[in-house]
Amino acid sequence: MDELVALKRGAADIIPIEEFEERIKKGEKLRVKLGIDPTAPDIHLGFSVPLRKMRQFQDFGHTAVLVVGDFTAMIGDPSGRSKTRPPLTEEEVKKNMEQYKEQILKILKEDNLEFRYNSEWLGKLTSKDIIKLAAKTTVARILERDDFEKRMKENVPISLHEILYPLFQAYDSVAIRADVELGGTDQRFNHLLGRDLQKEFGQRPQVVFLLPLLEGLDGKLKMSKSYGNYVGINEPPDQMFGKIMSIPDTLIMKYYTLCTDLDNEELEKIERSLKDKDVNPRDIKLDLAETIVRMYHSETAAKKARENFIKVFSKRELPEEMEEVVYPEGERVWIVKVIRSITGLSSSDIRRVIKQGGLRIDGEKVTDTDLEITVDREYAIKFGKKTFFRVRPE
RNA sequence: GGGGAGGUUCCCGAGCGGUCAAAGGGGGCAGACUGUAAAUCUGCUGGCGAGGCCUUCGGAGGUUCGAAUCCUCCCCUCCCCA
Repeated sequence: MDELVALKRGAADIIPIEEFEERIKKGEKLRVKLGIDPTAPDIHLGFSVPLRKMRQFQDFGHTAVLVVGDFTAMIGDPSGRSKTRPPLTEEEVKKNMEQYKEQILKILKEDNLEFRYNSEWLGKLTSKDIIKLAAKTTVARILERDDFEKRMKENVPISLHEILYPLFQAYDSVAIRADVELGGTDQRFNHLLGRDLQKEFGQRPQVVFLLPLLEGLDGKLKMSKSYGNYVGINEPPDQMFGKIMSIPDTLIMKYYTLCTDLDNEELEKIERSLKDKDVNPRDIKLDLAETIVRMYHSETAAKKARENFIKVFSKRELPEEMEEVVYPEGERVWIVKVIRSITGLSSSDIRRVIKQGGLRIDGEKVTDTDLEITVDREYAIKFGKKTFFRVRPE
C-alpha cells in the first residue's frame, strides 16, 4: 500500500490506473522503461523528474531499463523544431553515454539497472520487418499526434521517416518487454502506441506512467536543452543556485514537488508560507535553491552558494572567488580585449554593453570603449550582470 | 508530370533597382526599478582597435555606375490538379 502511494505521487497520469494498482498490489516486479536521448549528454532538472521516479521504482525492487535512442536519434523526435539529425557515430554515442551514466548514477542506483541501446534491435530490422511493423498502425492514428496535426495545419513539412518515429519507439517497448513506461505528458501518444504494439506482438501491454513536464527558467516552455532554459545537474553550485533563483515565483511549488524529496507535510508548510504576505517569496526560493544544490553537490557547497548569491546579487558586492586574468606587469591592454579573452564575446557585443553602462572597474562605471588599462595593480571587473573577474600583473 | 505560392539577419515576418546591415514583432543582452521574480520603462541586437572598412537576404552565374530587389540555370518547401 505504501509502495503504491509513493509511486503514484507526482504522477500526472497513469494509464490504465487499475492495471497499475493491480500489478503493484500483487507484488509483481516490473520492468520500467525510460527512453534517453543520446544527443544531449546533460541531465537537467526536467529530466531528473522521470529519473527520480525511476529511482523510486528501483527502491521498491523493480528494474530500471534505460533505452538509449541511438538508432531513433537518426530521426529526431518530430516534436516540431528538431530537424533530422545526422546519425551519431558509435564513438559519439559511447562518449555521450559515459558522461550520461556518471550523471545518472547521481539519481539511480546501479543494481536493477539495465542500459540498452535501441540500435541493438532496430538496426536489425529488415525492410520486411519494417513493413510488417508499419502495417500494425494507420496513418490517421499516427497523424493524430498533436505535433503532426499542428504541422499539417501550418503546412510545415513532415518527412515520411518522421512518421516512423513513434512506431520505433513503441517497438522498443516490445523489444525490452516493458511493463511500465515512464515519460513526460508529451509522450502520451508514443507510449500508448507502445501498448498497442505490445498487444500486437502478444505481450502484456505496458502501463503508461506520465509525469508532469517541468517548465524551464523562462517559466513557459518545458525545460529542455534546445530551449536553453535548463538547469543541468552537473552545473557548478553557484550557477545552479543562480539559475534556480531566476525561476518565476509561480513555479516554486512545482519545483519543490518535482525536484526535491520533501514529504507532503513539508510541502504543505511551504505552500502556506508562500501565501503568507509577510514572507518574501525570495526567501523560499533561496531555500529551494539551496535544497537542490545540496542534492547534487553537498551541504557545504549549497550553503556557500547561498551566501555567495546574497553577497553578489542582494548586496551587490563582488563574489569571493573570481576568475583571474594575468598580464605582464606594466602592460597596457585594451579593455575590450581583456573582456573578450574571458567572455568570448565579439568586440561589437562588448562595446555595446560598455556603452550601455554595463562595465564597472573597481566599482566605477566606465563607458569608454577605447579605454586601456595599465596592469600595474589589480583591477576588479564587473561586466554585465554575471561576469566578474580580476586583472592582475604577473 | 501540370498549375500556383514561397525560400530574407537567432525565430516569425516586411522590403521588390539606389536613402538597406535591411521595417515590425518575438527572443536575447544592457540600463532603471527590484527579490538576478513578475510587470513596466529605455536602449542595443552581423563582424572588425570602428562614424571607416568587410561579409550577409536558398545556391551559381549575368544585366547595371549600383541588386535582397531585374534576368538565366540549379536546389529546397508548401498548396491544388494528375
